[in-house]
Amino acid sequence: MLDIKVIRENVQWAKDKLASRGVQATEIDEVIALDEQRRALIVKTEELRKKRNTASEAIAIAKRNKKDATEQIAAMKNVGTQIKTLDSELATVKEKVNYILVRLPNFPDDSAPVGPDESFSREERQWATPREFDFEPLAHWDIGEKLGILDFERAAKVAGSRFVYYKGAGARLERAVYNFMLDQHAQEGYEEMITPYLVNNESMFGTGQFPKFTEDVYTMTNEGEPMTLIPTAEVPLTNFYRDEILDGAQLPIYFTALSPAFRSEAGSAGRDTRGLIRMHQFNKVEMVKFTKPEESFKELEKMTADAENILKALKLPYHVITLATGDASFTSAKTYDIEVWLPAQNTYREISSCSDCTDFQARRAQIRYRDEDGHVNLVHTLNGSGLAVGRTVAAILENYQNADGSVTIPAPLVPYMGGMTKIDVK
RNA sequence: GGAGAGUUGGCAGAGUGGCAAUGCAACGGACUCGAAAUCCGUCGAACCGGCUUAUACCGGCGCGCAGGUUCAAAUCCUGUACUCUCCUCCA
Repeated sequence: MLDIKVIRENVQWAKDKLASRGVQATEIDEVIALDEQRRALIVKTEELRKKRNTASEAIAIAKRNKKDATEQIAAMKNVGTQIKTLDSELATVKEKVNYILVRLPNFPDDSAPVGPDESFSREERQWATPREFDFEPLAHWDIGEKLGILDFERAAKVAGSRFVYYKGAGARLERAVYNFMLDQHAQEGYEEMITPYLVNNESMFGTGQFPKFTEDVYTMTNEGEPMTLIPTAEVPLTNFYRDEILDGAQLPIYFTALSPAFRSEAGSAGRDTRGLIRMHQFNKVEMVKFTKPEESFKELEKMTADAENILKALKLPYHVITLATGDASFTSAKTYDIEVWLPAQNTYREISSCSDCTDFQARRAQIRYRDEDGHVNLVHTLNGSGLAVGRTVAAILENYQNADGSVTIPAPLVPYMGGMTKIDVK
């Protein structure tokens, strides 16, 4: 959520910033007009409340002195109702302000390329050259099925499309990959967490998925209480400190967690229908940081590097791009996407997305810290995948495939595979 | 699932309708070479608004949350969340 004061005091700036994210200027005018109404009503009610407080005190004194206060009480009789009327008006206006405010995206950072879609994104760097194959590389779903380690058909029978069974060495590989990632991040100072996989609406609001993106997730009911299957561990990790004031000396705080991520993929029918790329349920190792405002962009660079280190260790070619203003997520001020090379698709595909959400989520979730002077400020929150596990497995299968159909296990994963160096055709 | 108790400041803790006690901690000062102890003083988070160069000043709000009753609610009424104890069940 944006700070209405910032919008109010920098109207044109706010309009320009948000225009690059597809927000109409009229929406800003509207929210400012409503905010003015809101403040005018606050002044009115507060004047009445002050009047009531003064009168109440006089009545209390009169009663204490056993004097008659009937007249004063009668005089105050309708003040209470006036306050109530104004209060309900105020509540309505507040709701209107909020309706717009909670649906406005974060201000993009100046360093993000301006543009409406991914064609405006900027490549920052490339790492490693894609391998030259002396045979036609197979897609990971074909490799997985030939090796008997991925079963999409039975998953479709049991659950539906966009689900998968990992079998045998495949399941072991998935587990090896996320254990390796968690161990790496633990060494980089992230505290490992296991989180709830179902969260309440307040949490979904706190990280910015709700109220705008309800159709992207699976929601169910527990005794009438709506619960959502997490679309990313960012939700439970960031909401960990919701409604809390942290000690500034503890910052920055780093968390990491493996979790399944559940996504309805509404509107993506026909895209990536095969393989592990786009699933309703997939594992992801997530990184989340809470930082002081002045440190968040520096921490974004570090977090992106932490994600890149996994790919470097696994020797998977990738490049890093900065998303264009119109392409970045709702909550993000700046996002780096890391895309891994998939030989069979002959292209880079997203495997991580690292975002600095500045104070946008912190304001929604009310996550603050007390600095050395005792002042309370909003923290900055960051999140990034480190990495999407299923897509990493897909990248390993494709980049490490051999002419005989086998797949070599990347060296750092061998200990996690119980010494296995290769997955052979059975 | 059943029964009971609780939720007030950074912490402890009083308060059954009329300005939210008190203690500890914290902060400022005195004493001291310095510190501790002692003494004096300040301090009710966070939030919102007004006036602002301002973190100054003024006001509102504020006793888990949301409603209600009342001239007036921490206090009375209704609903609700969470925590704890006991019983029951359970991986």
